[in-house]
Amino acid sequence: MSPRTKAQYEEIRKDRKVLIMQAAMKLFASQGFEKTSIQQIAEEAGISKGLPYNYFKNKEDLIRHIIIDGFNKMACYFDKNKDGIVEENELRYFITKASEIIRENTNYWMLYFKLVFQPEILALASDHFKAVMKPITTKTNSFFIKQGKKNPDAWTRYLLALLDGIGLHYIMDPESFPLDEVTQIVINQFCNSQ
Amino acid sequence: MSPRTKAQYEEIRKDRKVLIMQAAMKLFASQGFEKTSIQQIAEEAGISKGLPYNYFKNKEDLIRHIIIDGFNKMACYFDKNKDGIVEENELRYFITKASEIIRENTNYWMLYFKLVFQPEILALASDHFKAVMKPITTKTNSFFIKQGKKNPDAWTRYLLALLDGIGLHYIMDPESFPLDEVTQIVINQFCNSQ
Amino acid sequence: MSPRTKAQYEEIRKDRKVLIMQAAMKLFASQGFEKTSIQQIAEEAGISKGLPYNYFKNKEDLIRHIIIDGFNKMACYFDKNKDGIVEENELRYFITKASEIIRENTNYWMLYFKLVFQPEILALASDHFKAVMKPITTKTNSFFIKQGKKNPDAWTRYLLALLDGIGLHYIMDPESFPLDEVTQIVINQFCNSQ
Amino acid sequence: MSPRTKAQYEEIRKDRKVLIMQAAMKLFASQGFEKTSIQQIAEEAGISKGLPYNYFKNKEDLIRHIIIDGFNKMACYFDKNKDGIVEENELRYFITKASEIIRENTNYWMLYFKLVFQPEILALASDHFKAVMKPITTKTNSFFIKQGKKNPDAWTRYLLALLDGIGLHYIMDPESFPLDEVTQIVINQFCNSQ
DNA sequence: AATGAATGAGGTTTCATTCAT
DNA sequence: TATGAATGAAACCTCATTCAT
Repeated sequence: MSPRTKAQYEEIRKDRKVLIMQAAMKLFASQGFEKTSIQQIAEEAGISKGLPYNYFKNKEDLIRHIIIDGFNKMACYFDKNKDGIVEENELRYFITKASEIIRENTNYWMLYFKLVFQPEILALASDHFKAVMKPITTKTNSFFIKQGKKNPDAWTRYLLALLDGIGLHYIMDPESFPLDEVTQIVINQFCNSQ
Repeated sequence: MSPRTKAQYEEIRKDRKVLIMQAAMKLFASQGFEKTSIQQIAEEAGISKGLPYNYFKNKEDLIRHIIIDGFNKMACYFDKNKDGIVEENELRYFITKASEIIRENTNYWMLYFKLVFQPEILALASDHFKAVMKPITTKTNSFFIKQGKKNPDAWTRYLLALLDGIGLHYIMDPESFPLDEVTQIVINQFCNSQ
Repeated sequence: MSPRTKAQYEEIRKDRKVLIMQAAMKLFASQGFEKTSIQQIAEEAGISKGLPYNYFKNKEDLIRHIIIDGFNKMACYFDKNKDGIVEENELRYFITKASEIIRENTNYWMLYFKLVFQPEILALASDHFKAVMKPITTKTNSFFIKQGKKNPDAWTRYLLALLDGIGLHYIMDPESFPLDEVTQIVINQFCNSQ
Repeated sequence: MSPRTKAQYEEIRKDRKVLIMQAAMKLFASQGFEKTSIQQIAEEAGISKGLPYNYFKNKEDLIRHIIIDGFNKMACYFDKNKDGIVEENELRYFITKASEIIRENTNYWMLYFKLVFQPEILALASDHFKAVMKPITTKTNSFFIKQGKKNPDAWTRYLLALLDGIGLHYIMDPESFPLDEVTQIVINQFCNSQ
C-alpha cells in the first residue's frame, strides 16, 4: 500500500503522455488527423480508449501538444550557434542542419506539412511557430545584408521557401529524391566562396 | 419522345458539374477535404444534398475530378512552347509562368498541396500527375545538360522543389510574400547571362 | 400528325404496363422488393425512371399488380375442371398441375413466397388470395369427405401445406430437387387406388 | 488496473448481445430485415443507436448471429437421440419434435422463412445450415432404406418439404391452423404400423 | 490512474417520387 | 407520352467524448 511519491506520479504521467503522443504522431503522419481515431491511437499505444482524455483535453489538444513539442525540438538544433549567422560557414551549417532534420524527422515534417494546409489546426500553434521562426529570419536577414543584397527579406524568403520545397519533395519521394546532391547545390548557391 | 434533346441534357449536366466542382473546390481549399461535408457543398452551390450523387459516384470521385481537371488546365499553360526548354529565355518563360500560375490559381494550389499530404487521396490522381510532369522534367533535364551541369537530375529536382516551396510560402502568406522579387531571384540564379 | 385512335393508345399502355411488370417481377424475384430500385427496373425495361409512375401509383402499387396478375393466371390452371374434385383422377390432375406450375413459374413462386413473409405487402393482395383459394379448398374438402376422412379440413390443410412445402424446396434447390419423384409419392399417397 | 474484472466485462457483453439480438429478432420477424432500422432495434432494446455497433460489425453481422444462434438451438432438440432414426417410434419422435418446435419458436421460423427467400442474406449462414442438416437427412435416408423404399432420397425430400410446408402454413395462420391434427396425419402416413 | 460500455451528433449515401420540358 | 434532373427523407455507420466502476 505504499503510496508513490509525487515525483513518481509525475514521472508516470510524463511517460504516458509521451507514449500517447508518439502513437498519435505516427498515425497522424501516415493517415492524417481526421482519419485517425482515438481508438486507433489507443490500440497503437496499447492503452484504453479513455486514457488519452486523462492527459489531453481532447483530440485537438493532443495534436497541438505534438506540434509544439516537435517544433521546439527542432528549434533546438539551431540554437547551438547563438550569435546569429554572419559568415558563410555558419549558413552552410544551417543548411546542412536543415537537410539532416528533414531526413531524420520525416514523420514530423509529414505532419507539419499536413498542418500547414489545415489552417484551423495550424492556428492552434501558429503563434508559437512565429515566435520560433523570428530569430532565425533575423539572422539570415542580417547575413544577406552583410552579403550586400539589396532586398535581404526576399532572399530570406527565397531560402526558406527553397528549404521547405526540398523537404516537401523529399517527403513525397524519400526513396529517389537526391537529398545530398540537392543540398550541395543549395550550399554552392549561397556560399559561393566555397 | 424526349422532351429535351440529348444535347440539352448534356448542356445541363456539364453546367451542373462545373457548378458543383467549383463549390467543392472552394470549400476543400479553405477547409480541407475531410472537414467539408456534402451538405456544405450543396448549400454553397445552392442545390440539394442528393444532387452531387447524380454527377459523381461519391465524395472521392468528386475530388478526383477536381484534381485532374485543375491539373489539366494548368498543364495547358506550358504547352504553348512545344519544343522543350533549350535556351535561357525559355526557362525564364517557364519560371515566370509558374509564378503567374501560383498567383492566379491560389485556390487550386491550396488544394493541391493539401492533397500531396493525403497520400490516400493523392493516389487517386497520381498516375495522371506523373504523366503530365514527365515531359516537363525531360525538358528541364536536357536544359541543364546543355548548361554543362554534371547532375542534371538533381538540378531539375532542385528547380521543382524551389518552385513548389515558393508556391507553398506564397499560399501560406499571400499578403506579404514578395512573389515578384523572389521570382526575379530565381530567374537570376538560373539565367545568369542576364 | 395523324393522332392514334383511343384503342391504339390503350394497346400501347397495356404493352408498357406488361413490359414494366415483367422487368419488375424478374428483379423482385431475384433481389427482393426492397433491394430493387425503380432505377433498376427502368434499366431492365429500357425505359426512363419516371415512366413507371405514369402506369402505377407507386412502387407498392406496382408489386400489388404483379401479385394479383400472377395469382389470377395461376388460378386459371385449375379452372378448366369447374365441377370440383370428386374423383381420384381429378385430384391427380390437381396435384400434377400444381407440380407443373411450380416448375414453370419459378419466378412468380419465388416472389409469392417472399411476399408471404412480408405481411405488410401481402396484405395488399390478401383479400384477393383468399377469394381465389376458397373454391379450391371447398373442392378438396368435399373430396376428403367423400373419402371418408373424419377431419377433412385437416386433410386439406395437410395437402396444401405439402404442396407449398414442395414448391418451397424446389425453389430453394431447383437443380437437385427430385420434383417428379416427389410428386409421384404425393399422388400415391392420396390416390391409393392407383 | 482494471476497474471491472475481465469476467465482469464479459458478463455485460454477453447480456447486451442477447438483449440486442432479441430485440432485433422480434422486429426482423414482424417487419422483415430491410424494413427494420437500427434505430428501431435500439428503441426496442432501450439503448442508443450506436450501441449495436459495439457488438456487431453491421446490420448483416447482427442478423447472421441471430440466424446461426437460432439454428443451433433448434438443432439441439434433435440431438438427444444420437443413434439415428432406425425405428418408427424414433421417426414419430422426430416429427412430434418438429411440430413442437414450430409452435414454440414461431418468431424464429418466421425469420427463417423470410431469409430462405433472401438468398443474399441466407448465404451468410448457408454453410452452417447445410452442416447441421446433413446428419438429419442421413438418418431419415437410412430409415427409408430400411423401410424398403426404392428412392429414399425422394422420401427424405418429401418429408422435409412436408414439415416445412406445415411450418409455413402454421406461421401464416397460427390461429386456425390445426397443427396437432395435421401432425397426427403425418405420423400416420409414415408410421403405418401404428 | 485506467478501463471500456454507452451515448448521440453528424456524415455519407440511396432512392422513391416529383415535375419542367 | 416520355425523359431525366432535382429533391429530401431516411438509412447505415463512425467516432469523439463521457462516466460508472
